[in-house]
Order: sequence, then structure tokens, then C-alpha cells
Amino acid sequence: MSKNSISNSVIRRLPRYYRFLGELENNGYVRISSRELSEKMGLTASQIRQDFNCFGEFGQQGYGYNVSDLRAEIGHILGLDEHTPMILLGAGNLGKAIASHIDFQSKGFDLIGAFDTNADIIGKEIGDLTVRDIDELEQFCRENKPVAAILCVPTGAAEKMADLLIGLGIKAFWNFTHYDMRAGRHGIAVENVHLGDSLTTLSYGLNSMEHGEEE
Amino acid sequence: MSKNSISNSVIRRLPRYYRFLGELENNGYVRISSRELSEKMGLTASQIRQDFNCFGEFGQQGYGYNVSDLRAEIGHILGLDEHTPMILLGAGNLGKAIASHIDFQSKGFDLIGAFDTNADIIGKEIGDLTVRDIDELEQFCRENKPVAAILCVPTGAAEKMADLLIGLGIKAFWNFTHYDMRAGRHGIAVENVHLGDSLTTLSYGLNSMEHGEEE
DNA sequence: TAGATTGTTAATCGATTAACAATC
DNA sequence: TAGATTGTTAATCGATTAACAATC
Repeated sequence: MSKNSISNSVIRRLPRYYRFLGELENNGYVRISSRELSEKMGLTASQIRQDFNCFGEFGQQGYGYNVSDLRAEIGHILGLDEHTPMILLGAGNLGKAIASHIDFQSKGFDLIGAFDTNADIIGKEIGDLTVRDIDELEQFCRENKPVAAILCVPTGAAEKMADLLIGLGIKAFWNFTHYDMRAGRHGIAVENVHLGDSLTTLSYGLNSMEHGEEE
Repeated sequence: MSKNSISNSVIRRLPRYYRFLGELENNGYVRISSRELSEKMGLTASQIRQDFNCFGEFGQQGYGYNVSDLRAEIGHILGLDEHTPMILLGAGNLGKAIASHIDFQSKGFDLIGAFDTNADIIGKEIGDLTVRDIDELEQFCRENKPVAAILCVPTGAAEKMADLLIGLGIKAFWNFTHYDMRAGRHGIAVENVHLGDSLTTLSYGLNSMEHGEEE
């Protein structure tokens, strides 16, 4: 599909390009040059042109890029015009917060089910979903064919749950547990969030700063 | 303090080393070689030795690394033996979930306050904290001198809130809003989480997989 | 001592930046 | 046409991997 497989560094920047282009569009920008965008985003113009060229020629010499065309194109590359059915596993504090905080539609997903093992949680509402007993998972998957899953179960249960879900046809994991899922194996897409590692990194940043290593 | 300033790529791997070493320690490992660790973590042995050498010589030729010494050392480098006072701004769904889900102590932080503007939320309990009115923020900061902040406010309020907090002495931000805080300016440490970007990346991963680009 | 494994230097690889011809 | 800005090639920089002498 794409010219050559796009490097991971580029992919990691795409969502941010998409967000910035959305803001520009909202602010009435019709065109933008790589230079102007580079200043707004804190990148080099060179890098931006290299990045955009990975997936075709969207600019026009002497003019720049059309903001809304470019945004739509990146959105398409990211798969944001899909409606991939997704389920939530583990509807505790974190699972519930994520399910209600995230705009799934605009990210190419559709949250169609939520599951838990805890009797206190089963039956509760999250947005327009009712939390189901995990015993219903298999049947639900047969009937509704979800393709993606959010893992908010306790870390200890994560590996088994992931294997079960793969068996039920899940192809993408948004993993909030501490279990390090290896991406890519068996054609499974994985995004590990690891909030703990993120806070740990902040600790390093703060402390190294205090010891004089400005960045 | 450290030999030479450690590269960002290395820093991003440190929390993961720390976690794996903790698990090894729990499983009774006393020593481990770079080769053995590389297999468990999916890295090269070379990279591991290079990484550990950034901050001194912890191994012993012919033996390997002492698991608990190495773990303690990395923990120290990460600042995990600190107790940096931290506050939460925005105690809605997400803020509440993060505050109750994360083990702050083990990450070098101490959550000492939570604030919101919403009258329905103010006064509610989160763990052993009571959510305060944001009007009390200034006085609270004068009295308790928090150094780090979790930003879970609406994106629109983020920039102003960040500036206010910097004025009140905050030096580190764990930012969950969509406002792109530029790290490093004015000696401020920033960790942007961007859950939306994370889910967007998963969408790309899933769709590129379906179009045949196994990774 | 012999074997194992580090610390470290050198080689490779990939990503970023610079430069510029192509062209709108 | 002249000016602007891309697409793309070449140069630089940094990170990863390989190799091996040092040494426990």
C-alpha cells in the first residue's frame, strides 16, 4: 500500500501532525508551509517534508500544503475513518475513566462492550454501555466480532486474558497493565501505555534537572 | 553528577529495566548476565551493557550483574527514593482513576492534594485525600510546597493552569491534557501522556497490519 | 588456570538535518 | 518572469550492534 514501510519514528509523529493540522483547520488556515508548521510544532522543516513524503506528494512547490487535504490524508493513513469494534476488559476505576474520557469515534474505534469479574461492577453503566460478566465474553465475541481490546485488568491476569482474546479474534491491544506485551507477534498490534513507567520517567526528569542537567 | 548527560533513548529504557530487575529479584535471582537479561527483555546484550555503563561500572567480568544492587542503583538514578510532593489538578473521572490507580510512593512521589472547580466533585474523597476547591490552591502551595503536578483539567484550561502552577513553584508536570507542553523550558520537567495519540497509533498499527505490513 | 562476561572501542545502521534542483 | 517552497539527494549526527581485550 505505502511506498516503503514507514519507520516507527515517523509513525509516532503522525498523531501529533494530525492534531496540529486539526487546530490549524479550526483556526481557518487553508495552506501552510513546512517552515511555518515546523515553528509551531518545534520540529525542523526538513523533517516535516521528509515525513510527509513517506506516503506520497501532498505539497505543491511554491505554495506549501493544503491544511484540510493533508489532515484528511494523514487521518486516512492512520485508519481514523474506520470503526473498529473494541471492547474493554476490566471496568474498575481506570477502565471506566478511559472508556468515558476517550473519543473513540474520532480515533477509528467503536467501543461496543465492557467486561469485569467483580460482581459490584457488573451491571453498572459506563456511558451507554452496561458492564457485562466476563463469562459472557466468548458468546459476545462470537456475536459481535470485536477486533480490538483495552486491557485494564490486574497485571497478573493480563497474559492469560491476552491469549484468550487472541483466540477470540482480537487483533489489537491497548494495554494499560504492567505486562509487557511484545508487539507484532502473530500479526497482533499492541500499544503499551505503562503509566507507571511514564511517572518514573518524570521522576528522572525532575531529579536530573535539580542536579543541574538542564535539557 | 553522572558521567555525561544520558541520552533520551537510554532514559526511556530505565523504568523498564527497573521493573524487570524487580521481577527477577522477586523470583529469587541473585545475579544475571547481560545476555540472559537481553533474552528476557527482547534487547541485545550489547545495548544493555552500553546502557548500564552510562552511569558507572556495576557489573563484574565473568560474573554479570548483581540483581538487587543494580536495581537499587537504577532506582536511585531515577530518583525513586525521593518523596516529591505532588498535587492533582482536575479530579474528574480520569484524575480520580489515576490518583487511585498509581503507586506514587514507589515512583518517588507523594500525592498530597487534589483540586477541582466543579462543586459536585469538591469535598469528595480520593483515597485519603479530600478534593479541594481550586480557590485554595495558592494558599495550599504556600503552606505545603508541592513540586510536581498532575494535569487532568480540560485541554482548554491547561496552558493557563500550567503557567499558574509554575508561578506557584511547580517544577514537574505529568500532563494528561491535549495541550502539548514543551519539556525543558525554564528547568521544568514534563511528561506528556496523550492517551489519544496512543490510541491513534494503535489504529495505525492495526490497519497497517491488515494491509500486509507485518512488523 | 580456563571460562565467562564485562567494559569499551570500532563498525554499522538509521534518523535527522542541510542543501539544492525542480517546479508551481 | 521572479519568488517561494516543495521533493529529494547528500552530509551529518546519534544510536545500536559487533568485536575483543581486560579481568574476575
